[in-house]
Amino acid sequence: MKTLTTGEIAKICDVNLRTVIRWIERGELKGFRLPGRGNNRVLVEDFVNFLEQHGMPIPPEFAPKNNCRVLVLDDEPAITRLISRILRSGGYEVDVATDGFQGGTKLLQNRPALITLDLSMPGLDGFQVLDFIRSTSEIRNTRVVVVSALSNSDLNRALELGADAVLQKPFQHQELTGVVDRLLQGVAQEG
Amino acid sequence: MKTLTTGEIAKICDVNLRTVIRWIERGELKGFRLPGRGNNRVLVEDFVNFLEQHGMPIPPEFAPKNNCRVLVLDDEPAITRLISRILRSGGYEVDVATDGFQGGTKLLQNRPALITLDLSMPGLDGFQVLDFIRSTSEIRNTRVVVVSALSNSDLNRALELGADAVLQKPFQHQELTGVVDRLLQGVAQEG
DNA sequence: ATCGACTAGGGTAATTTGGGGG
DNA sequence: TATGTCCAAATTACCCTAGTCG
Repeated sequence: MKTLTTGEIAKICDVNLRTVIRWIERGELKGFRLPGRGNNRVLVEDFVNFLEQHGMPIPPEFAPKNNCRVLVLDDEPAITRLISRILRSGGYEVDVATDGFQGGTKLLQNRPALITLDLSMPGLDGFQVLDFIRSTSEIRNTRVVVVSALSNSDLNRALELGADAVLQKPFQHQELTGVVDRLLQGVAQEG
Repeated sequence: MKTLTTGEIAKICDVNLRTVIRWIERGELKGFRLPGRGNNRVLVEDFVNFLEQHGMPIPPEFAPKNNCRVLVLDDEPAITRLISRILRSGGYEVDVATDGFQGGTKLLQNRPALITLDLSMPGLDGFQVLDFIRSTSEIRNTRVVVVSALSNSDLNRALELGADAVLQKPFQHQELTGVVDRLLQGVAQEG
């Protein structure tokens, strides 16, 4: 439960102490107050979310640790085997989920850096999954690669909802590795 | 009657030891003193109340175990509506998941005290869900009520996998409330 | 150009929090 | 390890000025 004081945040962001207090007062930065006169404290996690949401630079000591875990969410074993093999040989740690429940729980528990998402799984709306990822702060930064046989209009809708890349089936091995390498290098550079 | 020392609280809240002692001295945090040097002790319950009253973050290990939240996992809107209505009128806080992804994420994020589980959802094996719940420490104590139209042998298999109760469809309102009331009273006593 | 609304930053007094030595 | 006392540092509320934007 590491916390930051307003003064520490002021130094990190190079702004006045009063400004930090006002961020908290306005609810832009989530914080809480100690008893007594009500000194503000901010959880490191909330502070990092705040920086990310406002596109502010994140000091290295708060940068999220990079990982090379990839979650493959697809109900077809042939596809998951194929994708797993390709990505494993690319040096990634691959986990597989073959239904929505596994997908949801592994996403929250393992926090992969990237997920390959099949849009049309039985009993599951891939667009909703995408929307959930983008609207849930803990996993918002998960890179999403949509892998689907659907039409271009559906793939474009996925992009609008926040997918980082789309791959129409069937795809070449190099297309997959190219996309994933690019997205996870991106994370590393930003981190 | 688990208690905490000032030092433990200081670490949890990420504040100085002296600060905790002052909170107790000022009566903001309820505590009591041991004979001898007069060391302070705080009941976990009082500490959690204190955190709640001041809007301070509560570490998961202190999160109140007792809650009246119920998650309804079923893909048929008619069923979820029916169950929701019955349980809401019974005083429970009801959340609904209509696919496995929602089910998995809401289970981990909201930590309901009880889940009603449909065994046969499209693209989802209810037995696997049950098994996951019982083999995942954070949610192992979630009460599981299987609601299904499957055969008795399947319902028995669910009981073997750790379901707390099964309800064969169609069921009477009283059967549902009776089962849920019984299971959640049990939670309250253990809490 | 002036006004009004808003935001960032500065100064002060009062209080809280943090840290060291017993 | 925790407490009591003392002191320094940090934080807050309040009031203020300056700058920006339409």
